[in-house]
Amino acid sequence: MSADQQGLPSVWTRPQRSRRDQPALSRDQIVSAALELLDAEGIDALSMRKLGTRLNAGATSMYSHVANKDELIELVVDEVYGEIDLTGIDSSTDWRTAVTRLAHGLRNGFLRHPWIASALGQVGMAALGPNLLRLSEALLGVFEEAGYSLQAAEQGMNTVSAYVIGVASTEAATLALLARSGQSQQEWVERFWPVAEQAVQGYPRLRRLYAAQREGFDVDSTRGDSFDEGLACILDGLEARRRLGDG
Amino acid sequence: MSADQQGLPSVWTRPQRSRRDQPALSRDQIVSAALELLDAEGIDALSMRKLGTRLNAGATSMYSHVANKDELIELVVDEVYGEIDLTGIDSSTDWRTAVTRLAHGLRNGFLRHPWIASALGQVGMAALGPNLLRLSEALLGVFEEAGYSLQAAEQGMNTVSAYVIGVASTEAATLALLARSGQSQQEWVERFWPVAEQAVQGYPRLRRLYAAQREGFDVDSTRGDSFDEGLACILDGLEARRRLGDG
DNA sequence: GCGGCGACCGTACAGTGTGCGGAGTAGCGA
DNA sequence: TCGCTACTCCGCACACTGTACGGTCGCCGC
Repeated sequence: MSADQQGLPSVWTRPQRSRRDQPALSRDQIVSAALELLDAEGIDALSMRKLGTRLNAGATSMYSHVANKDELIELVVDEVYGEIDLTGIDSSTDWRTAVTRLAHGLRNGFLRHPWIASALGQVGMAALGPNLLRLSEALLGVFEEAGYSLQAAEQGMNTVSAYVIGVASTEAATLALLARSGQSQQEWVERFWPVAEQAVQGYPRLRRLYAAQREGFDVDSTRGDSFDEGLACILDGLEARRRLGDG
Repeated sequence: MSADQQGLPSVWTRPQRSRRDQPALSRDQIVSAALELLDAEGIDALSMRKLGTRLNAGATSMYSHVANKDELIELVVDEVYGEIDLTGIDSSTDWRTAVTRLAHGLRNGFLRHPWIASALGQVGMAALGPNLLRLSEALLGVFEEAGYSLQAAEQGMNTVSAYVIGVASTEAATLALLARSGQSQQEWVERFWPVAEQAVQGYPRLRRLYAAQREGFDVDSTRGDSFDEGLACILDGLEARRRLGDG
């Protein structure tokens, strides 16, 4: 008596479908599926099992294409750097507008993918992803063509990118927190503000600051202005230094 | 026949020790134990169970003092902010040296506790910890007493802290990566550099940069100089803006 | 044809955060 | 002095994690 007559899976009843009727897994597919999952549900929801089912694959099937979960995250982070538009950044554009445009690109990338704030800490900036390299090269180029020495260009790049990463990862972390809480921005602000006002008692300057911010309340625009203001301030400092180097 | 005669735990054989022979758990104890654990073994090693055993407590005993693991991390992060020395920051000190000193304090705190790079993303800056508030108030104060308006002071605080957080969390992430790998800094550099050199082919400016850095190699001092240079650049920009506001 | 290689997957293991209910104790009002 | 309540602490359980391991199977070079 054969096994399939007992309803058990056997060589005969088994589907026998080829490995080829599903398109084979590829690194790019894995990375972009992970990116979708991260955007949709945040970093806590990224598990190898969930990623597997999303790809019609087993839980451990990704490990032939990717060494670790950490390595996967590195790849996805670099993918975000890859989204930044570098076209139209050449020697004809004024260096300040070029740097500003790159800075905005980086910041917008972070805001589009707020989970990146959590990912950055796990990965380190030492990741030599091709897209990050491309971005660095472009930024260096902008400074050099504006007349900065290579060392000064590096200094400028480091300063600007540190600033942008500081601002953007902070904003992204807040955004991610908000998304995790499941509340709308409106609800969150309404719940957050009284707490903040309470906490700020006993710190006179912070209290004045909060009081001043209650009126004249336009989150997005003022945030953007503040970012540009800080960036402009850095660029001013850099420009003064270049003139110093020239003289 | 009673249970203890069968070797089972019972009322009679049970140790019966009072809850008081171990000093009771407290929030501060938990936080400082977590800090020790994080410093010793990094963020991946921080689990509630390990923390419990370190405190001679059960796995879930901390939950009466702390809501979440996330909340615990918020508390520990604020503890790090609390380590920053604010003494000697008053109206008599020049604002630039005051800001610089605070910036160094923050950066050193991050470098002392490299796991913080991972923790920051999970927490968001919206954490209204008392120590962060104290630090913000102090920084605001420095700017205000230097003659900045409240809005300008906020702008200055945001710009400087974004820069410092960007630099320091990047450095800290690298440090944490290094610690996790278990290698010495020397080993790591030796293993990392050829890879970087390889990766940098095809990016002429980056290649020149790496070539230039191979000679004149003094990691710590140049890093510190670069940090101060960027900071000074920001302060220059801010100062120019203040003059503008005055005129 | 066939041997090896590499992609894919099922299973398993050690570990995670934390909800729940029970136990024991301190403090407090009567 | 006696309850009663509130609170701290803990053992257990549950769902879920990353990933090591070994097996199976299609494909490619010999």
